[in-house]
Amino acid sequence: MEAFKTELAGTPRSLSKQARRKQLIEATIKCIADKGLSGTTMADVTQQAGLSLGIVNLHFQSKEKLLIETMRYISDEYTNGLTKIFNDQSLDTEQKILAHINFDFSRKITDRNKLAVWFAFWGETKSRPTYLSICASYIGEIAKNLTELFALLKQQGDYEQVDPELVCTCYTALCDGLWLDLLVTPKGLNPSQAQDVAMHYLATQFPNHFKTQAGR
Amino acid sequence: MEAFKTELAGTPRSLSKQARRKQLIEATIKCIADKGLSGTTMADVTQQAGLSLGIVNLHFQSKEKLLIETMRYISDEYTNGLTKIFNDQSLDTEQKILAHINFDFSRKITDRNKLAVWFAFWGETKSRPTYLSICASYIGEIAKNLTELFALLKQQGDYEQVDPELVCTCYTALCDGLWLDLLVTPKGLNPSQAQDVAMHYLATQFPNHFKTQAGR
DNA sequence: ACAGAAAATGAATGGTTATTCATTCAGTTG
DNA sequence: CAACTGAATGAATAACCATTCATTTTCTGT
Repeated sequence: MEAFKTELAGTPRSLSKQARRKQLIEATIKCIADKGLSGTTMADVTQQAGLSLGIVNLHFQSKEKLLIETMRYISDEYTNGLTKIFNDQSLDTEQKILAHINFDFSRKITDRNKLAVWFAFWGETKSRPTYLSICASYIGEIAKNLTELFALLKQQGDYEQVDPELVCTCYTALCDGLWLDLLVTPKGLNPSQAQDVAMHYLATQFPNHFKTQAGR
Repeated sequence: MEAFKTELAGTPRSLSKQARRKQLIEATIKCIADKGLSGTTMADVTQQAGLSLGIVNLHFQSKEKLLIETMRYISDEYTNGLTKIFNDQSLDTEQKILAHINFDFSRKITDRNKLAVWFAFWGETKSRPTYLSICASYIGEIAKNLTELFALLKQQGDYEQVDPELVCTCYTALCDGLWLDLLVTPKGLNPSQAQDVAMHYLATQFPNHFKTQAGR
């Protein structure tokens, strides 16, 4: 930590400030998962972080802003991961789709604490324009990239009947629905099985590229 | 209303009481959609219903119980509709599946106010065992029925390669994910298009029974 | 029409929680 | 080391909100 300071010109303590914000956001995620969005208080968050009560307003001005930053943190983590995949020159079309499905059902992303946060915010989307606009900003971008990948695979694989846009909508909705399964029925599917289900759908569209897992 | 009273033995005002409870629950749905679960207060609900502040505690004892009854109301409406379809002797297997998909994307069910409530509660599932148990009670039952329908269609249609359980999981997750789409990106899909997407998946599994809509 | 019962009201209460800010603490600089 | 700067603390404050209950209104049976 000390070592980095000199690397940042001008703002000597800015890194530490970022780290503190991250610490508070991660405490917020834990609290939302444990107590729900409506049950999460400033006292809960600061206690979870092992810090004092006033610290949130010092770093985020208000609870509302902390929550917005928490949602942004989660959706940034997700979109940054996907962007890296979409832009990776070393991967071909098929590999990118495989990387997507691996990422979507990876431990880091399907952590139930984070899933709880996703759904908590989605549930409030209709009443909070700010949440909605955060969603809107990533949804369109991801859909564009996925649709393009499916269109490329259609060409390469000679899949006449495939409608890339439809497949993107269906696949995306399926992945979201599987996330819900992981959150609500943890005793049911595990992430790896959920991934198999998503793969099963891809196999229906691109049978020469993807195969349904034999063992289920 | 008056006419029904004599039909109910013993409890002269029970119908009126039921009606008031329903009125309050529907006001709660509107409030959750408008202000979010965390932003909904007793004052909001009673004002929305056009009644006085104390009325909720008179009929539901507490806010917590009102919320639980609201979730039960929504999930009962859903499961009762599906049960009627599953038990309808006049429908064959294919017709039951068609009836399911029609119901799942009907106006009554995809009302954005109600979708907002579904997701609001799902988002709190991890922290509230009561919500989770309400979910668990309907999820298993529906899955059982759907899986059976898919198994029947597999037999009847000679679909060797179909795994009914897998198809049920996939189809259910897809429908949930499409609901999310309808809630979060209302400018994107409309319910009828969402239904077409779900139908597209069924067509991949049972091509002799279901066809993807030509027009998209 | 009247008495009694049930339903509804909303001002008052008490508990909870976000926010403030005077004070303390830790790190940096000359 | 002393003066300075900004981060952190947490007691105090103020706003909010669920719940209570004495009172009023509405309905029912006679």
